[in-house]
Amino acid sequence: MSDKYNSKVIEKKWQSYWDSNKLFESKVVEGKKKYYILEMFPYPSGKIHMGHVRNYTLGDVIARYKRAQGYNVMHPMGWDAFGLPAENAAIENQTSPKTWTYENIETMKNQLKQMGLSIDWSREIATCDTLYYQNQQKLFLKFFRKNLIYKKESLVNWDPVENTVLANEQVIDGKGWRSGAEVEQKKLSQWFFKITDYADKLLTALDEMPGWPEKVKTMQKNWIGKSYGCEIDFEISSKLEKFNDKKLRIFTTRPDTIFGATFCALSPFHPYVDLLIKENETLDNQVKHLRSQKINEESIAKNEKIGIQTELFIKHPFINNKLLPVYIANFILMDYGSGAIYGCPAHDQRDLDFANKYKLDVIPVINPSDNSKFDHKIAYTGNGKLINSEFLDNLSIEDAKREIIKKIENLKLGKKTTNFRLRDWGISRQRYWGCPIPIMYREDGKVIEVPEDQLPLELPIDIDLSTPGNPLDNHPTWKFTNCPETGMKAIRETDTLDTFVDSAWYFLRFCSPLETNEPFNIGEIDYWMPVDQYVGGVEHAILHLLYSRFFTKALDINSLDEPFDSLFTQGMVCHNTFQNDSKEWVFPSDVEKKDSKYFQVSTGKEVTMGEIESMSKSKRNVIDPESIISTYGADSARWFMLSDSPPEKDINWTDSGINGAWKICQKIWTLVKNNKMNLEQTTNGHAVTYSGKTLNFIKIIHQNLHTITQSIEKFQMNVSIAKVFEIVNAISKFDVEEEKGKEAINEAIHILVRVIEPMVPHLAEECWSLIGKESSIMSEPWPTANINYLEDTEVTVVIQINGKRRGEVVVPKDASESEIEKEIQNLKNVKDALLGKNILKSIYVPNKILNIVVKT
RNA sequence: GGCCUCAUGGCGGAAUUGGUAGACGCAAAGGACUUAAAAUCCUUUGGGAUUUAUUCCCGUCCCGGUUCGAGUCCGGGUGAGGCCA
Repeated sequence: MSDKYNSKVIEKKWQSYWDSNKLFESKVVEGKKKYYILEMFPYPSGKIHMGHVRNYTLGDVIARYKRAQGYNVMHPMGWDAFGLPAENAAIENQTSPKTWTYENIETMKNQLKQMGLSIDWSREIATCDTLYYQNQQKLFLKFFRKNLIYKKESLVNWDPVENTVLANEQVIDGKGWRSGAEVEQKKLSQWFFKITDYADKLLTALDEMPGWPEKVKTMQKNWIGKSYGCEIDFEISSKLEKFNDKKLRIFTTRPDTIFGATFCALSPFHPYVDLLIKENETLDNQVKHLRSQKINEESIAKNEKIGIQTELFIKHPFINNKLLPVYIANFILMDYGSGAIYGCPAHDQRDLDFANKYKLDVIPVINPSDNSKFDHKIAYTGNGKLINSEFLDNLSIEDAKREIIKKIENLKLGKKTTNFRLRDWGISRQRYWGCPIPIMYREDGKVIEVPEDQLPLELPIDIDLSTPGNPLDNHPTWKFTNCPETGMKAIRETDTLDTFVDSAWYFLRFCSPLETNEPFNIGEIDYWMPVDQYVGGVEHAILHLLYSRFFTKALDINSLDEPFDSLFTQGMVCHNTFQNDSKEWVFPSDVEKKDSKYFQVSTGKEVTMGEIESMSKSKRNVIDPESIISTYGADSARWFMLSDSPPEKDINWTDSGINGAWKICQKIWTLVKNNKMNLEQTTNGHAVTYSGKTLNFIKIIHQNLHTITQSIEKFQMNVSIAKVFEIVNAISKFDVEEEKGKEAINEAIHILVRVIEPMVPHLAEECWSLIGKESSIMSEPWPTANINYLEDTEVTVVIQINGKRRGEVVVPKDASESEIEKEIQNLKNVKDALLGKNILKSIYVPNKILNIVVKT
């Protein structure tokens, strides 16, 4: 036997052992408690990156740990395989999206296998598998029949040069990423999921999800954005005849400030704006400018507020003859409320900025509780009493809201409403590489479902990706079909589904991945769902998780309400970015540092170091884990990923320290090997009573075992690793002086090898067989720390004087205060500090601290 | 701009949730072994003072507060990061 641990040979050996014995395959076992551990499945981009290594190592630690705890563990893996990058890669590499995707899956699967992950590959799915999207089409029809899907006009990013719709990430500084053309907002008829029907359910359920991080729940709550307010229909006053019999509906969450209203603002996309343009052509250009601006909340908050005054005025409902001017303004969202607001500048910063710019009146209607003066620069949004508001005067904000809404409802001017920020989920994508939508448009204008027995509606293979536009629409024959009932001509829907649809139910499919007749087998779902632990990047905190929750609720599967019982969001793996002078991104592996400057190795030219950002293929700041795994082995890579940083935190990648991971693997292996003699001579597992140094030693082992278990439960793998180090250090320092020392070291080594298995499984298996075990270490249950060793019979009590540490005493556990006080007599420091002082009182926390409060 | 999170040695980070701050690792320095190097092992490592000790002072971004006691709780600030279809 060689005297060095050969990771290459050993890792291969155990991987094939696990494979051939099918140790990770999972089946329903009635009566056995199940554990469904899932990590977010990857997009098959080509190779795995460090983010994957981190994500899947974390999940694997949990999977292996739970197996050791006796759970029936399901740990599946699949591929989020549809999406735009495949189309771009296909054009670049003269291949098809399908070929490119499946080749990538093959490569990445091999890489994941090399990591020694305990994945049940018999459940593998790819969302681009025909069987998968066939079932997704069935789900689409199911939702369609439940009236959860509808079509409406909606804005898209339109590239006028490429004649194509762009995804948000393809719009860079308002220009098309490939063409560089100014992107336009174009209206297109598109499919939507009615997720807003579930807004309230999605919101309230969050309060009963203790396994989710507060951070994510807050993000989802804000995203759904429930608010109470009031809709008010204002009468319009205008010279324009068109508007004579029209009213303007506005939405406000602050109806209490209605007496402070001094103007009204419409979204540039409000239907009245189109009417106004017809009356006044010069408005057209001005509005176009407003419409071309980004309309997300961030830019609305930051952009300069711009308004165009119209010929409209609205009548204030409670002040006779008061008219408010109506503006078209760039800070009003059409999707929120009614697309129109009234502005109360005194109590809304945005409105105040606007009013100051256009010299509009500012009327304070809330008197601040601290009576501070209003300075016309900062809007007052705090609490206070109503002023300048006639019948609302002297009421609190809450009372005023209630009062005014009552009044508005009585006068039939409007009503109290609940409003959500959440919008319906647009699922149409004008792309090829996605799930085809099983809908056709008959020549008489009717919208027809593709009958279930005609599914799958497959993607054509012979497509032309190089022509601009939607490839399915461009295809010579694919879209032409006939209505299955009438035989009338029909045209297929050529949009495909958003890939978020694919990932909104894959966790259900994993329960019965081979089911051919239906999307999932209810019996299997009853057993496996919900997912007990979901692990993934925090970047999916909102969309993916919300969509998955929506699907689970909308599918009405027995008692299943929420898909993910516990959620853990791991931090991102970041790295510096490098750019050469032609602004091209350079791989860090191609960069070397000389005299605090950076140079590209392949060209010798200087490069500039940019921001530290999350590793992404587009910025090339990726580190390929392959070289680390081939140099140091999967176990070292796994150990290194887990050590040092808490998993929820972002890390800035550096490989200094990977050597340390390699060293500890070597050390553990050597330790086990050198102790073989001791191990063979012991009784192995029989209860032994320890004393003296041996007892202290075994206590350290059990105390660390206890912490290791606890910190795995809390996802603090970095702490578990630190405690493994302490066990290793304790074992290597321990001198076997007496016969029972051998027993103790035997016990310690058994514990050590068992607890490292979730982190470094190959090494653990190898050590396990090294100490003479015949079967896999995975059949060995997780060790429990012996309570007798966790509690010390003697404790150190710290003595403080006025809160400052002045000494410590070692006393029997649970010693009384008077016993401690006796001990103090031997402490010179404490006695000196007490000399000539009056003891006012003392606080004694048993087994921890005695604080004596004194006065001179 | 709104919402959220975070801030501890040269570095990554611990701290039983209000009770000995700096566990464990990395890096660095010194030493042992070696012809030498690698590997391995041992020692030191928050800052400062001194009488070198069971010593003292300072120290968890800054200012203030609560408490016998604050890295931990509260108020205000500064800085960094995340999210905004």
